[in-house]
Amino acid sequence: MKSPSHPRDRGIPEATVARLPLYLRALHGMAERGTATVSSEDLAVAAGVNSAKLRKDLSHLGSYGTRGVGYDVEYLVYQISRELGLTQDWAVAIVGVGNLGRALANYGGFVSRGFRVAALIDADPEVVGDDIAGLNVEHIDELEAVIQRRGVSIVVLATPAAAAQKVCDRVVAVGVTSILNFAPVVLSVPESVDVRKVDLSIELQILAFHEQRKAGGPLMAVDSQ
Amino acid sequence: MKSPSHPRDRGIPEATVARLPLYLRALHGMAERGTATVSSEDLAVAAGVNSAKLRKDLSHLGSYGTRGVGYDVEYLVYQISRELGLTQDWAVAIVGVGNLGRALANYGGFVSRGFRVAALIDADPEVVGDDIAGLNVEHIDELEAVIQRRGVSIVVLATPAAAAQKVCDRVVAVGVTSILNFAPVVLSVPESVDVRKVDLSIELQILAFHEQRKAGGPLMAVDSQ
DNA sequence: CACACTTTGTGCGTCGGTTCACAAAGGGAT
DNA sequence: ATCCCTTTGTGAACCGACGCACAAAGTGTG
Repeated sequence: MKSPSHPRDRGIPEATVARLPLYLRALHGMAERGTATVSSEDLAVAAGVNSAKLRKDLSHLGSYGTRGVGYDVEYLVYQISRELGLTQDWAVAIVGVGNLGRALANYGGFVSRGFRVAALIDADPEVVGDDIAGLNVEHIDELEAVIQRRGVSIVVLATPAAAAQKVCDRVVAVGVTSILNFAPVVLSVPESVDVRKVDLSIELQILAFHEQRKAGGPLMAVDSQ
Repeated sequence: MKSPSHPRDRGIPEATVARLPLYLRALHGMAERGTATVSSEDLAVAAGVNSAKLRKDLSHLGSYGTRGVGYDVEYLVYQISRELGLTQDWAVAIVGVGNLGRALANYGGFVSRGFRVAALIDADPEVVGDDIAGLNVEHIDELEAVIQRRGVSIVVLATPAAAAQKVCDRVVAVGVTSILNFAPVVLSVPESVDVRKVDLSIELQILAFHEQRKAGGPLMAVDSQ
């Protein structure tokens, strides 16, 4: 029932999208090392996945490999970059310049891909006006103006939990539809808005769960010593 | 291989484990607000999930609800905490005290659950000896000694990418089996070791992908109508 | 040109997770 | 005690993702 004729189907599985950055990173490393061509097997190892999965993932973007040879590193980097939208440059605003916001502002990993930190915004008058990573911290009152003036399309929320929803509502109101949320709250947004959350304490709790099982699970019933 | 007889089956689905911290956070908020009892519907909304999913998740830990009434908040907090292993206290070491490591050391969210930052470790002599968040930064040479002396069981890697694998190997060698990795590399570890990774730039790339589709998709696509 | 070898792209069985929908179970009122 | 209302716990259908295994497609050699 679907249009099977389309060679480059836009319906890329979410799981695949989440892995493309991984492949991209591995490919960049190979390109730097001068590798011209790579097999799915080698790339899969470098990215830490199964080679069949990798081939299936890449097949979603098109037929960019050569049977008997492998993938052209340079070309694949370009194709994945294009698919992820990294050929354009994305203006990112970081709201909340506490410890985490500061760290993010200085984080090189953002810039290295197509991302540019275009604004730092905070509510604390103590911080507003400071220079961090070569950027002037602006006041939260200017939020809407700054976002529009700088063409910000992705907002990183690094505010305290209590402020996150309010800031979120405001950035959504000015038309931002992509948010990376570090605040430990469930944001409520219209369906058209994408929110990804990173919660450091959740990651630790998941580790703790498995660690506990390893320690007490297999044969040791009770650790009541 | 399975033990189907156990009433409290330890085989909790991974997806469920990942959501338990979410429920726990919501429940803590409710407990603070004095709510004694909560329905799956209300809790689901607070945690941002579907209520059927929530009930199924909770059913994996046992039958802790009362039909017609809901769940006792206090009791559920205890049960989930116990299941996640948060009733004990976990000593965490942060290796790599750059911008990110510093932010993590100061992050309140760790301590608020059962986690305690027990050590900060870095290789840079410029940083070693500094006091950060009330902790003395120790030299990487002391890595093994510190981990064992402080009973560290979870290590957070916030080193540069180039150093991550080497540090990882060393902490695994001293018996650490839970690692939270912020370095943008694929760590190779024995199967018995749990690694969770947080990659900020990957999150942004996923957002960019969807943002690009939103921008270019609906309007630019060939549409007959 | 034919044959051997390599590696991609994918059909298909399988599995884990999500959601629906409902029977079972409890509370409260009369 | 009986009836009605609420809410849990779960059977079962559905859906997406994973990975095996192989045909298809390319390279290279004699």
